[in-house]
Amino acid sequence: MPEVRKALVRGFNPCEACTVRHLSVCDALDAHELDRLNAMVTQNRVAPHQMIFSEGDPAAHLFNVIEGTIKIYKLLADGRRQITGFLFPGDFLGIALHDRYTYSAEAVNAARLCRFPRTKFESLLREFPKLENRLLQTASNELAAAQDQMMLLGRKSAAERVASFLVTLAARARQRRQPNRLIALPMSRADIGDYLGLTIETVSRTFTRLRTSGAIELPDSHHVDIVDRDALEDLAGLDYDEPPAAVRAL
Amino acid sequence: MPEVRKALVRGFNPCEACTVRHLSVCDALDAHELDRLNAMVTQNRVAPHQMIFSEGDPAAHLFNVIEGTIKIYKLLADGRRQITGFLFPGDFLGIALHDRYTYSAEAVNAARLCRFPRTKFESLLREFPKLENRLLQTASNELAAAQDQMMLLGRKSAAERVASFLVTLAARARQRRQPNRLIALPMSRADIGDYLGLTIETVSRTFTRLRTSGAIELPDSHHVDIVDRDALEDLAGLDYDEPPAAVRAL
DNA sequence: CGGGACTTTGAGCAAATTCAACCATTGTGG
DNA sequence: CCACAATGGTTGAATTTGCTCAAAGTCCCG
Repeated sequence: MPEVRKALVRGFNPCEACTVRHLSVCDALDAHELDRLNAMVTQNRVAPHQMIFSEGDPAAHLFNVIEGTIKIYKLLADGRRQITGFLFPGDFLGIALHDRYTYSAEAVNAARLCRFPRTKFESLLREFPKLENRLLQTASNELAAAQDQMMLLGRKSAAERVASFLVTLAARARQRRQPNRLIALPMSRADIGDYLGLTIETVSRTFTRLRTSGAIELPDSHHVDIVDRDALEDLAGLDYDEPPAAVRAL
Repeated sequence: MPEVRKALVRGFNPCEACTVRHLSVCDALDAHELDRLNAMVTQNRVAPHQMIFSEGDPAAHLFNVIEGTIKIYKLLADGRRQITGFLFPGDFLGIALHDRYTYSAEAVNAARLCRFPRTKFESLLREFPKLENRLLQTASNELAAAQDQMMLLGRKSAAERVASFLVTLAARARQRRQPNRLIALPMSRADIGDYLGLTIETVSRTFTRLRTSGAIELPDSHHVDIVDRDALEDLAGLDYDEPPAAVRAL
């Protein structure tokens, strides 16, 4: 039983060497607790466009993104699609603790994932309240992000949506101490459209308009250079809660 | 110290008599644990349109809805509003565990709330993992609902949005074993519009069209009689995950 | 170098919004 | 108790934003 040995013999724990642990829920655990997590994890490589799971599948596993980009989405019967989120390294996939997945997950580009059996992970949650607390924290953040996205989808114009998208990606990059002027867009225009509630064509036109206005450069279709961050943030329609700089309306 | 006495002398606990406990997070606690909760709660009445808290306020309290309807929403600088949810008896308000509220909460009609100081509640969470687990469960459900709403806002037509709204309200009523044909709409057309990402006028026109088509009756502007539930559910654009009856496309 | 997928651009169209007027209900003060 | 103002809701006409349909351009990979 190699799994048992892994749990007993300390010092052989890939989780400890994990490059994105500081970004992930695993960070809530100490070295010994990580052993327990490590005993149930399998690493997983997925190719671009490969499905990770589909809406309606039995929710057998939870995941942590190690590398690459994942999209999660829901479909209507006639094929209309809403992407509800993009996941990046460190992000947790499958918080929804239901018996079946309520959305589909697919790799945008080549990605690596840690995979946890759901039942085992849930028993670990019961055992380590600080892990559960961390997960609640994560869920709480996602809920706030979901509300921002509802505002975007329900009330913002196409230009505001695209600007918000870019500003959010840039903020995420900054958070990870990555360059935040030249932003990578691993996803297609169709993906961006389905995330922002727009068509491919409108996304494309809006990018062009932002370029023409001087707010961004488009070195190629999968990179955006944010030339004028202030202009972009203005356009993004500052939410009441996060005033970007000094100014705050009202 | 009456608070201490309340915690020690059993039998004087309003939480135990709470009529909506079975619907709320409090249900995770047993009688003795309820005493602890009861020691930190204050009941609260709010008048129609009264603010409970505003986006950006220090998040001093968490709430449980006992009676009435609450709306939570976000604003843009120019006044555009997105209502991200309506809360009914038993619903928990303030899951977002941040230092400041990231949205505003306002009473739709006369309502009663239980109010918990946030820091005390959080220490109770640490003490009672099953309460924390229940909260995680709740957050998980809200996340799933938020994703449904993103689909609605990003990809559904006006008719589909209104139909979805009514179907969801009816499902909620059924869940609470209330009549699910005659649905009460305590909120205004403006509220419905800001929830569905539509204007007042479009909401009104869509109601009229649904009435003309025979799917609903409108005894008055705050009640909907669901005459043809199947038609409404068809229109709602069945999500992939919850097939309403037998049929499931593809 | 060629083919397919993705992206951009253009023209016309449709759904929902905006602007405006009217109607209904309610509550208030004369 | 009634008149009337105020609020909220409905309906209509014109406008606008983003969508659909169509075609051309670009990039990547074999």
